[in-house]
Amino acid sequence: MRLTTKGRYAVTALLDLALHADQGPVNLADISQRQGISLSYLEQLFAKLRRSELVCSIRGPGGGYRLGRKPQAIRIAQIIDAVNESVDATKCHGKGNCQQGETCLTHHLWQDLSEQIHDFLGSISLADLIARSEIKRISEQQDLRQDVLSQPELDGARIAATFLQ
Amino acid sequence: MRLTTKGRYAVTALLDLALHADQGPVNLADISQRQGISLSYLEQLFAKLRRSELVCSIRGPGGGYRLGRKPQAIRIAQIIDAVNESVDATKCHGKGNCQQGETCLTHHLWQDLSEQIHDFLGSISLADLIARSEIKRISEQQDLRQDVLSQPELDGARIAATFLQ
DNA sequence: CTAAAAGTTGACTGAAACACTTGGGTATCA
DNA sequence: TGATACCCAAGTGTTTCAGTCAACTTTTAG
Repeated sequence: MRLTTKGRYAVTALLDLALHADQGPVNLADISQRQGISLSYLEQLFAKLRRSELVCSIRGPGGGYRLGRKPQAIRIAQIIDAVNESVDATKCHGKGNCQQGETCLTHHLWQDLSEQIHDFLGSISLADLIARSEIKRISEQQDLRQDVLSQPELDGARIAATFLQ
Repeated sequence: MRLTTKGRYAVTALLDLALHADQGPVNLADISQRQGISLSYLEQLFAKLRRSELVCSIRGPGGGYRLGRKPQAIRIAQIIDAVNESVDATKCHGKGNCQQGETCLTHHLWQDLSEQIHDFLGSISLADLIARSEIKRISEQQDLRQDVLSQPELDGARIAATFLQ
């Protein structure tokens, strides 16, 4: 079992998507900026999320991604599964042939642990996260920060354009 | 967070040690054979377990390892900690500075998950595992298998000795 | 006293995964 | 038609895992 930046990024990105769903399709560049995740890496993750039908894509200008289902129907466990981060803690993927075809001494322990984690992450939906007050607060701050940061960039572009004329 | 063969091996080896504690110090060669774990790798793991005082060592012939404390006092979480497999699921190790000094969107989620896992593994002791009927059964089978396997090896050694005379 | 059994330590290695980057596409809309 | 977005494949540096190899030291049995 492993739970690394990969799975965390996927959940964070989908949560960002869900939080900005009211403004039409959300593009990856915005998510990248708000959440501090590499754009190209996001593209790879969203390819997997799309294959699992957790998101759908709209191409062209003004395009982006939309949630594939209602936030209540997207469980954290599904997101992590989608990017190939297994929540399984056993060596044998639950088959019980861990030690040369036999069940290893600690098989049942890891099986119980896997079940524990899966139940926990399976019990939480994107909608649950959106409803949390800390998450609302953090998201609002991120939006403010993004507005501030995008301002100088526009200025910089204008200055550059003036310069090049 | 990651939970791989490393942590599983450590728990399996300590459980094997606990199950054979009545026969005096247990040497790594036996554990290696019974549990199918590379001897040299076990040595590395036990160096860490010794540093965490989960085991103590007896050197010289007839030596081996003994549990550092009572089986009831050794929690699975401690074993996994000892071999440097963190049970922490957050990026920031619980500090909340995941995103450029700010708390990331999903920090609280991972913190809750970490707590969940830690509570689970911290609630189980080696003594609890020993008491499980499946584990008793598997261990007895492993002992039988070891006796059978060690027989031909002795024969082989005798044949070789005869040959070399 | 010495040989062998056992633990101790450190360096090294191949393979895999992670977290990207680069560089090209292609669909869509203004 | 060109800008905007998604789409895709290949490559890269780093880290960790899982394990090997080799050279120790300590201790006990004989």
